[in-house]
Amino acid sequence: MSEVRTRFAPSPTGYLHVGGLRTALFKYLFAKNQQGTFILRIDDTDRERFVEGSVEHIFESLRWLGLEWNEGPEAGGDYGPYEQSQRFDIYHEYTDKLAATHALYPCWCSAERLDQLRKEAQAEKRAFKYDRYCLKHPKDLAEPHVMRFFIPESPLSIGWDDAVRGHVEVKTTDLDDFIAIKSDGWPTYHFSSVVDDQTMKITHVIRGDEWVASTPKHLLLYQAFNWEPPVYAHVPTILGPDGKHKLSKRDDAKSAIDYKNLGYLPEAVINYLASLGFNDGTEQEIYSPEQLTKVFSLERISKSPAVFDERRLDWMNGYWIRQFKLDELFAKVQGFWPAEAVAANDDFKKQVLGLVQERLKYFAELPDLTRFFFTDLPLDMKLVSENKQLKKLKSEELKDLLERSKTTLESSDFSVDDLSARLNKLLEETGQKPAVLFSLIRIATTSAPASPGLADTLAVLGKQHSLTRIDSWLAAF
RNA sequence: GGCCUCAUCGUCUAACGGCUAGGACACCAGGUUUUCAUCCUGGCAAUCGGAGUUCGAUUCUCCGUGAGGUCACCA
Repeated sequence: MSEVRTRFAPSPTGYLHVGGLRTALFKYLFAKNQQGTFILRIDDTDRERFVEGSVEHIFESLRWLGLEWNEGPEAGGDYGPYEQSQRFDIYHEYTDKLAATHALYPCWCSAERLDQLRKEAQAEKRAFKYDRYCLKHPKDLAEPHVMRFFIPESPLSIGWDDAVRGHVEVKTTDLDDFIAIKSDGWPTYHFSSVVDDQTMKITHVIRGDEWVASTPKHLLLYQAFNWEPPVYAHVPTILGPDGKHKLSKRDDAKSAIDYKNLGYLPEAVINYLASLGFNDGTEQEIYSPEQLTKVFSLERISKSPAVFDERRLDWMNGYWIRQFKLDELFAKVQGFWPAEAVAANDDFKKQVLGLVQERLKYFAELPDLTRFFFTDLPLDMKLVSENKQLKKLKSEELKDLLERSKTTLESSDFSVDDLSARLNKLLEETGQKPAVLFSLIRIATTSAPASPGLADTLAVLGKQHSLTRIDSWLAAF
């Protein structure tokens, strides 16, 4: 039996968007499900597109989500180096092998000539295929040249059993003599990934949909080397809100780090990402990362693309937030409190957090939800004049009600029980509906458009703050 | 355009060829002593179209339509 080995091989050309992240997640889940090895490799042969800091960004993203790699940069392993930029000699060893069998041949064609051929192909409404001019007209090897892969006449067609899409087959005559080695001596993706996957003993190549068209080329490469190809699994794309195009920056596709900074939980992000294109056939919606690794299988990845719906992510994140014990949650929200809370002590903040836990979709909402606990908000008469219950009452009536509320509260010890009891009594005495009386007191003590339950809020706010705020409103009427 | 692929509620998805096409998000209504939220109850809402195979098709076949991917010295 051979151990399952999957790899995530991003190129450091920018940030890691959610599509790439989900592909990484699937590779991770599959490896873990099979007690296999999850490998990180950095595909950095394209020096021109290299973006400073993106390697660190990749590390941070994977680690935040808990997708620790067993082999790769900073983790080590027996099949390194794990950066393609460090593997030049390895590629050349294999280039020489293939060149010796004429599976690779040099090509000196200029960009201009190739452009011309492409234009012709387009005009004749067919796919571009290199015409093998240099095969018949070789030049000096000292001249700058690329190495092309010679697509053989046989087999006539080549196919594979894709773990998610089933059997896929294409005619080799539709294939182009692709460039395997660039003129700068570095391999293209097709060549380097095949060599790396083979030498790193990758058993399952799980990757995005955009690679199915080049899989036949990779298969031919394996054949030329006389190597056994891995199992392929092509994962569908994640679409933007329009449901038509790949999720992109324009749809404010966020990176993992963006979600981290907004206060999303890695558990929820993983749960959501996995639900995009995978389910285990049951009606369960919530899965911990551990549960996911138990139930995951490539066969149950869906074939069709999924639209990224942030509202569902928000629901899931809120769900996960509600599952935590207060102390655990408190530790997680460090750094998200409003600026006004700097002086507040932990006990007080914990009480506040307890009141808003079930209202939080992500931690970045914390300041707006809790600011009034830490500072006096400006009086906004609109809160009263636009309240559908209170706007019916005259200013004097409101003032009178608030006076009586103040008197009631002054005699309370401000425990939740005592507050509830006194507030209920006041309801009877005034003959007011809770919708009127409680709204008034709530607005007068918080100056916020929304807040947690009245007695709870008052208890946490404390007697002194509550009463002075009522005084301010009294003066304003 | 060539090649490859895909197609169930607005969205994520379930359904050995066989129940009234199920669940979740969102939305709407009601309930839990105010608001927001949670929670509970109910509601709205889908098999792209056409043939064929079959006693029976969301499921299998073909055609059409729509959509996506790819056709780089980028991955």
